[in-house]
Amino acid sequence: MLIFNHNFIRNRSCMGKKYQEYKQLDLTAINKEIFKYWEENNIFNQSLSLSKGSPEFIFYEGPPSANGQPGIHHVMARAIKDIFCRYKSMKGFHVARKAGWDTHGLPVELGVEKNLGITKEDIGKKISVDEYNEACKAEVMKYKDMWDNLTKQMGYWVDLDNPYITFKNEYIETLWFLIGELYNKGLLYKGYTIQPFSPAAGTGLSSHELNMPGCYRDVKDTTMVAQFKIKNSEYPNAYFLAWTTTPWTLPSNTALAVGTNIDYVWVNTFNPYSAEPIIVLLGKPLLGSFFSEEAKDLPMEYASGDKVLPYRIIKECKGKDLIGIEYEQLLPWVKPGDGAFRVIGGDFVTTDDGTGIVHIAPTFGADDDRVAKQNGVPPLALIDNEGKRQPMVDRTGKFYKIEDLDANFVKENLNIDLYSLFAGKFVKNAYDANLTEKDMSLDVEIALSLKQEGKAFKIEKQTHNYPHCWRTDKPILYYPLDSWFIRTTALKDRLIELNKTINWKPESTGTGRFGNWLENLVDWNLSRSRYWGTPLPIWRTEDGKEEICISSVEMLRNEIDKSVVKGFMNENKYASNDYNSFDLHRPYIDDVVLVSSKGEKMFRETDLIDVWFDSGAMPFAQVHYPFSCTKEELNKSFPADFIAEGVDQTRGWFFTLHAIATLVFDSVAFRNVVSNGLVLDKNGNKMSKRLGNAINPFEVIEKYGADATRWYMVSNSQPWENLKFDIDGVDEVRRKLFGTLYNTYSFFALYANIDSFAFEEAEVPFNERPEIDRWILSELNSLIEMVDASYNDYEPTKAARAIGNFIDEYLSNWYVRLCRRRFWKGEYSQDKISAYQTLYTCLEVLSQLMAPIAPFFAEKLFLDLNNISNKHKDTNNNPIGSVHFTLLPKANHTLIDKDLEERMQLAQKICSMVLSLRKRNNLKVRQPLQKIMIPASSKEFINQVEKVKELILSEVNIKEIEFLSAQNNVLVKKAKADFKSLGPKYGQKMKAIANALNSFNQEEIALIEKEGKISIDIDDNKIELLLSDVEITTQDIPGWVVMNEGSVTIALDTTITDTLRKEAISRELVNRIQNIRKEQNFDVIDYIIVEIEYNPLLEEAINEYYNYITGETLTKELSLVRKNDIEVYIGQHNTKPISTIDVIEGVELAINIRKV
RNA sequence: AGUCUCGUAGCUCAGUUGGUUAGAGCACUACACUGAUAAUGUAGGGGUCGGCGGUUCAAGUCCGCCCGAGACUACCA
Repeated sequence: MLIFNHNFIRNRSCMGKKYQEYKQLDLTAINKEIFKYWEENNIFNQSLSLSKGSPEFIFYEGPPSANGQPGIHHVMARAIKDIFCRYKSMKGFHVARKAGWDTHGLPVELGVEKNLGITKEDIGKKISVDEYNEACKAEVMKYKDMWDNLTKQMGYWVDLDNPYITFKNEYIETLWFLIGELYNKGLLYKGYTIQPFSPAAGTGLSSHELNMPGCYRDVKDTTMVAQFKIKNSEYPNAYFLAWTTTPWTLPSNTALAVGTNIDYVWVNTFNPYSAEPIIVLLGKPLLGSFFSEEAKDLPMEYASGDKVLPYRIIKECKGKDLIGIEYEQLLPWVKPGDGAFRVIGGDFVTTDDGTGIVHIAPTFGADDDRVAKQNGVPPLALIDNEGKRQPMVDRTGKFYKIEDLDANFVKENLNIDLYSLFAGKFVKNAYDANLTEKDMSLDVEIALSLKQEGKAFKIEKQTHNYPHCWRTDKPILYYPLDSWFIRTTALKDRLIELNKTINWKPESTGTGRFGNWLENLVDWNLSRSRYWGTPLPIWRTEDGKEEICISSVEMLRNEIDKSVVKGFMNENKYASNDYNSFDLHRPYIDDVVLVSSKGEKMFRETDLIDVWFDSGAMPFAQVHYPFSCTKEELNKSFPADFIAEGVDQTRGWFFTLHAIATLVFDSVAFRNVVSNGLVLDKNGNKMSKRLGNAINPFEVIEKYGADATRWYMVSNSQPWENLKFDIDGVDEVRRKLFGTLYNTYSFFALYANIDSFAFEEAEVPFNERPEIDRWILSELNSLIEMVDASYNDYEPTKAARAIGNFIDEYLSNWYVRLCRRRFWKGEYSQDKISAYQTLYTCLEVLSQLMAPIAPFFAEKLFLDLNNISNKHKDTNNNPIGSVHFTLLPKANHTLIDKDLEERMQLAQKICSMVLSLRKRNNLKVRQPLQKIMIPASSKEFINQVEKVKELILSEVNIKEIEFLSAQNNVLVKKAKADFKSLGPKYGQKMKAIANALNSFNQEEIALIEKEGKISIDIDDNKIELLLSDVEITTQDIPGWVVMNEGSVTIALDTTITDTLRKEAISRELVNRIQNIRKEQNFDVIDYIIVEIEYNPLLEEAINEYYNYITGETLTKELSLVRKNDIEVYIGQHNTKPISTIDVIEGVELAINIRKV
């Protein structure tokens, strides 16, 4: 019996540390282990201190509000931020990352009110403002711990220990400084805007409050079409028709708006109520809503009460022809001043409903106000007895009483006879405690009054959608309210100019959404009538003639001192330098009364500042500029290199950052910005608690780990596109990406430990490494280049996909698959070392490339490798503590060989085609075959294939490749037009040429191949085609099994000779023995003894391939015996052999395998 | 209503300056492979590229209109 001596166990002396091996992949466990490691070793802080002194990469954290729970979309947003900060850190930058909390604003107030069971009215009554504010401070940090947990668990590195907090006095002081700067530049002013206002609640409402569910309701109101008499018309009795759903605004009308491109008609007809003959003007498309078609031919006779209104169109014109025409005031109660009562153009005018002519009351409509201001039309204003300009309706929702108005104004501008009939009446019955919905409304009264005068063309009840106050359930009014504005429009051009220097991802957000927003910029309304926020630091005398803008605590202190001296205040509560000793919030700040230069009292304007100003000011306020930080110091953290936030922040944080930086510092606030999209559920619906489709981020991270979650989010779609979050996708990432990489590492660790490979040997020179090593290293370096460029371009999705593709397609399914034997066969030779080094390098580089996206797994992989090899050392020569301390490897261009990459792709393609042919012809890969033939169109092609020939042959178990020259006349070829080269040349004749080429016979193809050109007839024209205009492919090789793919054709020799058959049997045998080894849980290095039941065919195979079989299976003794003997053996020993195998078709043979 | 984004296989997504068999993964079915094995390969089915019109020799790709989803802004007389 032959004893095969196998040299598997190496006697290498270095049996030191081992690469860690794992039973299975557990991402959550890795997550937790690395998290603990980071915490215990202060890895984040270390990474910051290690990079100290390096160039700064400036990042701003957009502050979240911790009064709501974090959702899965926050994981998305924070992953984006983290990825680029980690990346830049690995590019050698120092990346400070200060967390922040947005603490002011309405949601906080609402949360507090809900918790305490109070409403705004109760503030100052049931609860002191003081207590209320304390409750706000607590409320706003309600979920801070949860946020901190999520931040840490998902691996977002940000300094949570020293966050900026917007309610701190220092923070507010910087805001005051900025407001002061704006004030001094003349960019702050007081004006009014039309805002939703609830007379019942006596307060303005935000659009947020208006969008709360149930606020918009269908209500039935009296609507009317009023007639506005045209002045100086060629027709005596001509009127504009304008529709309104709020007749109570008609006394405040000061203009009519038309659409410049809308067609209008002048119509001869009658007033339906008075039967007076009139001419009316309205939009042509709306003619049908007032007149029936047949009425245009009826005699021009009409009596009040008749059903059909006869009419004649007398002329048509465009809206722009009407602009400037004056009309008589409809209800001449109040004189508005010059410029009123004429037609203006309005871009919002439609012909969807109404008359195509819009009644404009600038005091009660936002559009109205805007268009009136643009056209110099005055609003209809009253002067109250305090001398202030007011709309006709007071804050309780009623027309002003005459006694509440300025006496002079009444005398000069008010028609007392007309107005007194309506003075003091509420514009909606809901506001008047004495009225019900059944009572006649003011709308009806006005409509009837106009009807009497013959100025109503149509009065009817109509149902329409109208907003209601969510607190009182009563209708809201649009109402002019005092506001402070920042004159952003003054620097509009500069804002646009600076925006062009910002790199937006995606670009369209910057040019489109944000760019358009800037083009249509309006002044920034800063005022909010609330309690919990940054107070507006402006004090005014009661007459508004003197004012002061406080821009620092010190300035406040000094002004209070003056006031104390004057006796307006008893003490200075802001006297101390200790910022913890006072509070700049309401109500304390409201107690401050200052003294004007003329010695009068000045009171604070009660408004708060828009919370967006808080967050937009964070570049300055987070460093308490200029009080704790000089301009030079500020410049180290301003402007930001990078910010990222949801696309919904375009007009929020992105704008306010940009606006404040531009207005105050004439600078951008950020150079690069990624605006990420929404996270939707897997069906594309918005996630909400209400729908119950919200995904709990903690559960996802607990189950799949942060890495898989992050990787899924980043690789699935571009950050700025909406993500349809499907939990199965996370699992797929776990299996496909991390599972594959884990397998690859496990494979490496298994054999590296056996061989004690610790990367101690010098690197095998690149040109001494085999083709396959040079190939994967070439691909690896291409990958480095690609990934680096993608990260640098803020394209994390491209980076993630490229890495994933490399791991799966190149490393696992080609490199490792083809190289397996090199790791477990043979001596510890240069080839083997080369294999180890190559695979090690791939794994290590991958850990670095993926570190920004999958920080935990990458850390684990890196440490597992580096702790053995110590390739990356710290200053004490110990293994470096983290992959996040390393610099991203640079692509080595000398290692990139595009020819090599190309021919390996060719090899993969050929293998895939051969396997496909085998499959189709039912030929197992274990059955060796003699030959494949490949038609070769060029020398280059042959050269390329020759270099990867061995790989192909062993992979598909074939003995040889034969190239067929193009001239070979066995080949059946096919010609096809090259559209790209022929198209531009022949244009319209393309189709005919393509058809002609398709029907080329073998002779014609041979001719063009030989001559390099051919003439054909197309539509009686001779056309000369060049070989380069034609694609020629091999279609068939008669007598062979053939496959085509693109330009490559493969033919397979399917003959199975006796020798091939025997070899197949030996391979089958090896396969069975290996399976049994595994089933019996033998170690990979155990030697065995094999006994198999005798069979003549098997004997032949074994005789011929004895060395091969025993070598592959670590068999010391292989013998064929009588079946009996095996059974006898089994009886004697208590081992558990596998009883039968079927290496030859239809024959089952007994077998016994045991360890030596 | 305006601005912007998106619409490609059952699902998630690629698709170069327009160039002729529209790709990949998942899922499904069948078969294979098995010292990486809860992995992998091969094959198959599955597409009016949202719709209509236009430009062009040629459109998933460019233009216009429409439909659908979403975001933001504004809000309708």
